[in-house]
Amino acid sequence: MDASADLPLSRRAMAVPQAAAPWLDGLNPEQRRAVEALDGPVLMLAGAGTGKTKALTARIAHLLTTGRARPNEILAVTFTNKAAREMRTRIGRMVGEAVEGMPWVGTFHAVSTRLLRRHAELVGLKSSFTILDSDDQLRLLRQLVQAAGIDEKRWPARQLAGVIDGWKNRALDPDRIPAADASAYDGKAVDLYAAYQRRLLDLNAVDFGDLLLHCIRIFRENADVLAQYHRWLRYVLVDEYQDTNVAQYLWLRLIVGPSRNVCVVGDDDQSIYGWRGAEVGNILRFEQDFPGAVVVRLEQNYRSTPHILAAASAVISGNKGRLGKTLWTALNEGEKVRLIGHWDGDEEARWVGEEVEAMARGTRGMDPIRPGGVAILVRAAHQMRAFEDRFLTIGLPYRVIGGPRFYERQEVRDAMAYFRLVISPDDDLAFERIVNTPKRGLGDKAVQAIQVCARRNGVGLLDGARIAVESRLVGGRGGAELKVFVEAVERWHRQAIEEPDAHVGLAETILDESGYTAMWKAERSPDAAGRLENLKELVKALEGFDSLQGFLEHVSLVMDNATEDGEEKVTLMTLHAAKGLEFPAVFLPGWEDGLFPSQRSLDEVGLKGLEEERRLAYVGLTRAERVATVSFAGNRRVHGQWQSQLPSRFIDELPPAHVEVLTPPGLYGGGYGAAGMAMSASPVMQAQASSDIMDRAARADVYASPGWRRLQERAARPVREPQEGRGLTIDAVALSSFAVGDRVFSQKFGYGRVQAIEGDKLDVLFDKAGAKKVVARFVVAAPGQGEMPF
DNA sequence: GTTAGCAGCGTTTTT
DNA sequence: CGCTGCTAAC
Repeated sequence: MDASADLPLSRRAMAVPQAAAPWLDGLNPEQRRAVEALDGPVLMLAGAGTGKTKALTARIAHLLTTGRARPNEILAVTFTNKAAREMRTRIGRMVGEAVEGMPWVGTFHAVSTRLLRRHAELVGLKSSFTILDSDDQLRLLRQLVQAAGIDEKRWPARQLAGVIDGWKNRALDPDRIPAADASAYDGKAVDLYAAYQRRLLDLNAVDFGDLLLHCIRIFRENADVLAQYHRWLRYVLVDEYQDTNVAQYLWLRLIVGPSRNVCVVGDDDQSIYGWRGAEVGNILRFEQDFPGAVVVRLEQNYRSTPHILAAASAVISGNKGRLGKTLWTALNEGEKVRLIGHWDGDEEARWVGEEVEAMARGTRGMDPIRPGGVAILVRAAHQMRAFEDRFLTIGLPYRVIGGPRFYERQEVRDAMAYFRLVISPDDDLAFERIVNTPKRGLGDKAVQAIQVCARRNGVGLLDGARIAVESRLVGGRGGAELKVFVEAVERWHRQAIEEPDAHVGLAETILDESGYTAMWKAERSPDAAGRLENLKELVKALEGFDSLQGFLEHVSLVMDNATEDGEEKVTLMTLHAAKGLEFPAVFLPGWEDGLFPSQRSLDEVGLKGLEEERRLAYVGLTRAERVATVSFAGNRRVHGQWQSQLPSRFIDELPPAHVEVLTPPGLYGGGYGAAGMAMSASPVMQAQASSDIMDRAARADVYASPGWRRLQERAARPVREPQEGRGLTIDAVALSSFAVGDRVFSQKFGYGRVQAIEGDKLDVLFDKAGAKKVVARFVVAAPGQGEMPF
């Protein structure tokens, strides 16, 4: 990559339109302050829907247009590709083509990649390093775990991946792991982490976390490099600052130069990524980190009606330790937040489907809302299935955001592995993925032989394979096919070098000659056709790039589906994916304790988890412009088992004055709590009920049942903080003291409650696995909520 | 070495 | 319930 392409060598004037100041039009006084405070640190606390992105982009336009900075002197980082794209588009709208010259607008990871490509050799990498996604990462870790002779059943590699990611989020190198963490993964995590890092270096590869960590190291160890960027990147902006983790924070502290021209934007109430290491503390601490910072609060909400805003504010006020904002709006009253309970998840989906259609017609005196203006926001991805099923049956067009992503599909990843291997023949991970795809008669033994061969000769697997064939270490049918494969890859590789422009044709050749397309054609499973479609689409996507290499680079970071069509579709996505978006109508299904707030979150991080869940509720509600509809079901199928559900405690936090209960009033009286209570019933009753209406006798049964009493107790119990450790790691301290009734977690059986104690053995009733006797040291205290009812 | 059939498992959220 | 990973037979 050529430095002169995007960094200034001389200070010539930039071609930026010199209009009066249209980018300042329509800003309110606070926004304007945030835009015009150009020098020194700025903290923009922007509540939901207060025009944060508008202010941020206006600020960039202001910097450019006043000549304070040129396009390539502004560093603007976001978290998601979506946000980065959005920012680019909006800057483009204000300053036109100048946005093309802004290389430093992107996600933390994308910007880091750019930096790292340039200075790779400073951390022992080649600038052509590959970026592993979580899938690759897991495969690699699995190999290491196996090599270490660890029983993967008891210690899943996935867990190790989680531990390592956690450390990377906190910017901890293998030699810096605090003693308290040393017991993780049976005490072997630290060594495996070190081994993993060595292996990555060998492979000339990095994972997502490394992108940041390597940059941090480069900055720390190379003052000259850092100084250079301080000179170049004159203004720094960070979006969604409340989501930064420790590594990102350090990265930022380093890259912001002595001029301290840094503007961070965020909302502590929308911090929903604690589980992946985000530290709300970063935003709470900003004024201490950058003394003298200008603090701007954006509190006027332009998005939602007063009822929606009031409901959201009431819910979020249950959290402690907020910076505190008072959102207000000049909009007219509008609809109250609507609340409805359903018998089960299927009925909830059915009702939502009908409601979407009704809204399109214009129901209850409301102006019509087209399906394209409707979003269904769920807590967990698996909730989406019920809606998809329903929408398919009634023929309601929908789209899923953040579902299984295009570039994560097996066939696409396989094809990509072929391309990777052709471009970089020493990409061992790619080689391993596809040597035997399609089947070439090469099993574990053959692959092992190749590996031995490669290691002995100090070469990559592809070369190792050639040697193995020549020396007949791999013979028979597999050997013959391997020979063909190796020769083909080498041929394609030459072709890629000789005719770099013919990359689209080459891609087709690779997929055809390797037999990969044929493999799917021969398969007659229902989704084979779709996979072939995807392959075609992949090849088509290639046309947008001028080389295979460029394409691979793009794909490794931008892993989302950008296919947008103009059709009117209902949007289905998780609450996490919805942050930053807005819709005229929003449905919030599944507000049931255990699902939302998620039981796991409560078990693992206690009150902190509950507060994060509450912020999620706040994010959900504040996505709505005109109508927000909260719903819950009394019964839900979890792992194929029917479970009774208690309405979410967040429902009780909705202020009655701003809520309209839609459930037929004959069903129950009183507040929402009662609403949900009547809906919660045993699976037996579920079979009895033929309609929405339950008779009194049935309800009496519900209230009398032991399950119901347990539910009430559970709801009444306060959330406790988890004890030692994070509840997931086996922690010596937590071993000793169990009491009957304690909530515990076991690697093997999940969560449960202690029934009896005999010496070092516990009788535990597990939520899912049932009653088991377990040795105390295999179990760890996991205080939190009670068991599932009934 | 491959494939089919079975058991057991697990589901939060993502760059 | 749907998936993955393992085992037993081809």
